[in-house]
Amino acid sequence: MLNNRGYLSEKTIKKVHDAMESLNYQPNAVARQLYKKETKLVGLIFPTVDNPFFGQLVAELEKRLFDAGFKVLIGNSMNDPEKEETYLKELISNQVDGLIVGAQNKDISEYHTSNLPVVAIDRVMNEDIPVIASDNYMGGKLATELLINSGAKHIISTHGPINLKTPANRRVEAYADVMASYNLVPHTYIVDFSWDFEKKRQAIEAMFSKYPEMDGIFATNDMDAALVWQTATKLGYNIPDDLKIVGYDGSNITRVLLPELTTIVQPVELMAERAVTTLISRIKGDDTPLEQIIPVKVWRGESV
Amino acid sequence: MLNNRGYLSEKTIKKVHDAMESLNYQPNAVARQLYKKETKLVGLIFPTVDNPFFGQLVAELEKRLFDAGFKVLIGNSMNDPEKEETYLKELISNQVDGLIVGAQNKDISEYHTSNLPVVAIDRVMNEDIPVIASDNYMGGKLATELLINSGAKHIISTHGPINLKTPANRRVEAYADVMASYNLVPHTYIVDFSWDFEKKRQAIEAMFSKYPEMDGIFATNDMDAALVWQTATKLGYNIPDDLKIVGYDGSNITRVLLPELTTIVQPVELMAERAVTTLISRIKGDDTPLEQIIPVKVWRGESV
DNA sequence: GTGAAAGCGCTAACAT
DNA sequence: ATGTTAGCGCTTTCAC
Repeated sequence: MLNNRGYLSEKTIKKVHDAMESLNYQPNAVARQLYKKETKLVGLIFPTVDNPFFGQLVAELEKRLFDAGFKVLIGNSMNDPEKEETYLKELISNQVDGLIVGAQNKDISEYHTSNLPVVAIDRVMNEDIPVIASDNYMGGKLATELLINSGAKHIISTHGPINLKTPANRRVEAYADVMASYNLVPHTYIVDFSWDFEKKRQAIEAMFSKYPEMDGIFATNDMDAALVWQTATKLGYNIPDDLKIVGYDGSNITRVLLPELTTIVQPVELMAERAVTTLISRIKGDDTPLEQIIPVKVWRGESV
Repeated sequence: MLNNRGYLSEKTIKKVHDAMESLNYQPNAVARQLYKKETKLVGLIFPTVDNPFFGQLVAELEKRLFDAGFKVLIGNSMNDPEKEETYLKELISNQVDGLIVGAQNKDISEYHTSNLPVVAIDRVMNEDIPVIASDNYMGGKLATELLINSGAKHIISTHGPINLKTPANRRVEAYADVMASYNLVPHTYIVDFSWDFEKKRQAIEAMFSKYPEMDGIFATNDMDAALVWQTATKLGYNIPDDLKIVGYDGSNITRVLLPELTTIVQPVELMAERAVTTLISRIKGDDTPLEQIIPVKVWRGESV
């Protein structure tokens, strides 16, 4: 009818608008999408939104995408490669204009074969997919130095599965480098992100028996750090006197619920901002940097 | 070509499948949606996913919707009625098959006028929209009794804006009833969900000066309870000796990051499950109960 | 300046 | 049993 061409009497305009309201008309976005081959939809694939870090990240992404006129289709991969693949296929099938991925799974070929604009957060995908990450190496370095400078000598670093290609591995590299430079022996211990809390607790208890002389822990995320803290307290350790703990992530929720935890803060807002602008550039067809490293900060609690 | 009709030689089938793979073919869901007038999309409108309770709730909803064959379009309303309205319109325009709403805003007419299947969580919308809620009255009762039985007399109950029609108001009702039955004077204090942490902190500090004799607090959510705890500690209170605190929500994250907080646990999984099955019934056109109240549990920490 | 028609990719009904 | 066509609701192009 009228939407685009600019003539028409006011009376007609009003009439049509009234009709639109009374008939409760909403333009059918699906039909427009089909014709335009543009959905203004962005897919988000992350492990789960039930986590302080990913929850905040997704919230920040969603906010910025909304402001840029995109709606968000969400897929929680739950660390399940199959679910991730299903999501990916369905999102592609849904003709999303782009994808922001932070899931922690192994390689999935669809990311490579489809020529959909994709941005990865804290995950290496392939050569032409841009990655946004916090300065993991610096974070690992700061954390380890924090522990060493406050007197810890037997420091363990927890981390996810090593076969996963993620920039987060650089945290452990930095830890090992710093330990070596102080002539200390590095020890790493696996606490898989996908385990449930019970399994994590067991693994952490096992860590305490395996390393009885342990006096410092660099946990690769704050939830793990909290579990370590609780286990330590239960075993009679005093924090930070007997055991010093540094976490990683420093999301909003952690800083309110457990401000006592010293942790490395990932600049979530900035990462989200960069991810969105990078994705939009890609959608437009512009070139973007392939790697963007965002500086971290230290949150000083009382656990170190 | 072939997808539906069941004859064809195996060779042809293989050939087509190969072609599909080599051409990287994915059926266009948008076209199918246009024809079928069914998108297999469900919209979720919640304040924000950057919150332990809503994060977990959205994750649980998403999981169950995925299993039922639906994808999820998410909208974080951020307690902004305008944003909620925009989302609602866009989701309707996107032809979602249904909506699950837990946003905390005032009435929005579109919910009534469109005849889209809608389910509300912890929010009263209108007469024919089914509501899923935890047993807020029982939760308020349990919380208040917990505080009274451990010796508190001057108990304050924090809550959101009163003009909001939400079943959560029943927590305060129960609090008032229990207080009255013990001949204690009820006091309520507003801590708006939409305030940022800084503003909340200020409000809570003001509460401490307003009620110097306060020895018990029933906070309407765990984040607020944590802020109360911190403020109390800063002011020299000893928890639970000088001040007893009970929260509300008891989500996964809170129970890991702050297990010491005694709180009323909302059965998030069950609520999500009910919301999804109810929505699917509505989509099918079946009748559903208009109100489903799910029992709460007590998480015993050390704050009471 | 305004009306008519084609086509986005799919599915279902209709011919062959 | 297989090929053909109409149409979902929109936008754009092309006539008038």
